[in-house]
Amino acid sequence: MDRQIIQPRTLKGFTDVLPAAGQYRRRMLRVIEETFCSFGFDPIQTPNVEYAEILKGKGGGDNDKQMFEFRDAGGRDVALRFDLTVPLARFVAQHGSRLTMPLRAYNIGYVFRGDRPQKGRYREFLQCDADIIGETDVSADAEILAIAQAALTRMDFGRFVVRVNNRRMVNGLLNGLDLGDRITPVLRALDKIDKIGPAGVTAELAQVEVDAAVVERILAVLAARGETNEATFAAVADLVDSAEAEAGLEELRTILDLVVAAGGDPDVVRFDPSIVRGLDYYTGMVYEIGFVEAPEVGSVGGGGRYDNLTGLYTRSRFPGVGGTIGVTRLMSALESLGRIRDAERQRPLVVVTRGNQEDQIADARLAASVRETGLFDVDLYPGAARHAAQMKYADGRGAMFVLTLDDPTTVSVKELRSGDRTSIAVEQVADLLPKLAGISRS
RNA sequence: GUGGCUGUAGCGCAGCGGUCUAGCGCACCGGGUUGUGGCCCCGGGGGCGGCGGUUCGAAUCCGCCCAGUCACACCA
Repeated sequence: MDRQIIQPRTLKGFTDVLPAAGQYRRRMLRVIEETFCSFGFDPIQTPNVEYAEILKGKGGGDNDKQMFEFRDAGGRDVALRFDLTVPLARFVAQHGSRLTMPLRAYNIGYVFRGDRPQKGRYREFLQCDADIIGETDVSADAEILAIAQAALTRMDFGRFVVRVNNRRMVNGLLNGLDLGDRITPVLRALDKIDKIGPAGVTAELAQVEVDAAVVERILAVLAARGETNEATFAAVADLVDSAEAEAGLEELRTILDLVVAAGGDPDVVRFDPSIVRGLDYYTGMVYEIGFVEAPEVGSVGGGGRYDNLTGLYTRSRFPGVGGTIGVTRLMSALESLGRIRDAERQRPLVVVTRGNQEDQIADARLAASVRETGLFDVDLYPGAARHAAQMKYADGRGAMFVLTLDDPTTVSVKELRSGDRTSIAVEQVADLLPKLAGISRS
């Protein structure tokens, strides 16, 4: 009788969410959605799977190699989305006439990349995008930064830094340096400054044969990062001489002023000239969110302005700006900080144990009456295990109270932390529990 | 895609050529004790990633495969 056991396992880069972590994820999503809505964004959704040609769009890029692509049963060439921005471009091009412009929409969903997984990197991860489409004015850029900061602050997980730059500034700078087709490797080197240091950047640039004088110039801009945004602006302004770069710098200054006006903290939203970002569709402002306490998991969000993205799908022009918060990344950050231990609940948990099997109806009524307060999560013990086992269960779940009916009209309330126990009439439970818990219904 | 490291119970580990009928902690199951749980006591199930090779003898050495993991490239 040796039954074949199928080994339980998940695909490389795909992962389960256990109950304790699930509570944290729920809190993140709740805060994010509330924040997005409070900025006047509406929820939208696009499918996980699209025609491959939609997602590959411009073709050839690095993204194509990372895409999960296959044929469906009807022989269509399809793929799983690798971000939420490209599908949004398709969405806007397809429904443009029915949308009120400028469109403010947020989209929460899983994206897929056939990357090699490592710390904080998965092949399936949850992103929360917010975008403003149909507006070129930089006040939209500022809204996106403000919304990101607001969401992360409200989550209250620790310190974040939103590092902002402007591609126009960078392009203006590099165009004046006669780099030709070496711009891309130069951008990459720039982006790595914090990881490999100035010497590392110099070494990389030497590999693509950039003049020493030019390297020095680039490093000077990077080194210009000051203690305050003003200091950074002043330092970069001294080094920049092209009209485009100056315009980009001015634009960025306006954006950051607006963010501060909207309640943003200039110590959190920082001008950082090393931020360039890899995705090639960005045309203006770009930013990246770092979680200060867990830098090793990488950035927990990012975004920027993309003014040409819908051009692939329509002749109408829909400039856009948007960004994402990476929930999966945040989860690994909390995990690596050892913060995800017991399920942290929004509301205290109450376990109603099954006192005696004859009274299941009374147990159910009791549970319902406590749920109605809206102040507790109530777990009615299913089944009729030994009472000791039920207590152990309640303890393991981190319950605050255990309720056990002594008889149909009397219930004993036990506070697990202190061990105190009292017997009261069932009608009084809904009033007593909030008092014991120190919470009020308001 | 490139490179390093690792694969022993559900999880975390010890064992590194014979003393291993492979052990420890946690978890799980049964029971005892107990103030309706946390502690303690007794008992129980379950494992050397796979295939070859070296050897009198392999969890232990070698090779290949598979898997995991970390780093790079890129990125949330």
